[in-house]
Amino acid sequence: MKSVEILIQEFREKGKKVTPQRIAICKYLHNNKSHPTADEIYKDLKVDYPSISLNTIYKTLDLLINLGEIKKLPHNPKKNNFDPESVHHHHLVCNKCDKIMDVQYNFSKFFSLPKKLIRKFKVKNFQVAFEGLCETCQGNH
Amino acid sequence: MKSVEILIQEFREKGKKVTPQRIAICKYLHNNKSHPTADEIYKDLKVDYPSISLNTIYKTLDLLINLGEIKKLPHNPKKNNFDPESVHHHHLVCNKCDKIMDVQYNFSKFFSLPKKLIRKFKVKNFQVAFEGLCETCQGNH
DNA sequence: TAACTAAATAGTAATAATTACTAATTGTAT
DNA sequence: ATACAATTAGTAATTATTACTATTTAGTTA
Repeated sequence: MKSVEILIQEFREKGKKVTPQRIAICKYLHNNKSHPTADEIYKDLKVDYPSISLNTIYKTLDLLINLGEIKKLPHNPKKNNFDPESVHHHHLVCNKCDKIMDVQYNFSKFFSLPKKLIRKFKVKNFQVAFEGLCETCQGNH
Repeated sequence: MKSVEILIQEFREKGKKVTPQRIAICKYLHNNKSHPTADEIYKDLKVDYPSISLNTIYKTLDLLINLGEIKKLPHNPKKNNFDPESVHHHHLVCNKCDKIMDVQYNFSKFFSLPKKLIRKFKVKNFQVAFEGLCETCQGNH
C-alpha cells in the first residue's frame, strides 16, 4: 500500500476527507505484512485512539478497497483478512492456525490458460493459495 | 463426490448412521456442479423434505468434509460454498455475481514454490482462483 | 420382533462478523 | 468565521454459523 503522504493526496483528489481516523488506519496498514482482520485493526488502534469505532474501520477499509490500495482475502472462512501489499503476489495459508503469508514470486510467465476458457471467462487476475502447515504448526504435533 | 451407495457403505464402516436426511443430502450433492451454500441445500431439500433442519445440513456437510468427500470454498467472503467434486481442480470466480466454476486443468507444472520456501512451509496442495467476469456478466453492462 | 442405547435430528437460542441507521461532529470550501 | 456535506461513534439490525437440548431414530442385541 502507498505511503500515508501519497494516500492523503489521493483522498484530496477524490474529494474524500482526510480525518485522523483515516490517517491512523493508513499508518497502521502501511508496510504491514500481517494481513489483519477488521477487529484486529480496531483493537490495536483503540490503544492510542480509544474513541475509534469499528464501523469507521470497515468504512475506511472499503474506501481503500475502492481505491485499489488493499484487498479482502477470503482464505479464512470465518472472517476476512485485509492485505495492503500492492505488488501482485500469492499466499501460503496454514490449515492449522489460519496464518496467511505472502509469496512474492511471479508465476504468470510460465503458464497460459486453455484458450477455450479465456474465450468464455474474462480473467482479470489470478490468485494461487498454497495450503499446508506453517513452520510453527509443523512442530506442534 | 462418491455415489450415494458407496457413501452409505462408508458411513457404516465408520460407525455413522445412515439416515434419510444424510441420504437426501448425498443425493443432492452427487454430480452437483453448482457449489451450493448450506442455505441453498436447505431450501432445495425442504421442498421434498419439509421437516429437515438447517442444523442437520451443516452437521452432514461437516461429516462429509471429515470423510474428505467435499470441500468448503472460501471464495465468497460472506458465506461458504461447498464443492463435492473429488478430482482436484481449480476455480473461476466471477467478481460480479460470485458464481464459481470449475477448471479441470493440471497446473502443477507451472506452480512450484521456490525450494527455500518449501523447506519452511509444508505444502499439502494448492488452489488457483481466477477472478474476472463470467459469460453472462460480461454481457450485462 | 421387541427392547435398548447411543447417535442424530429439529427447533430454538447464542455467537460472531459485517452492515445499516442516525444524531452529533468535523473537514473543507467559501 | 460560517455553512454544508461528509464522516464518525454508537447502537441496532442482519446474516451465516455454531451451540444446546429434548425428542426421535438407526442399529444392535436378546
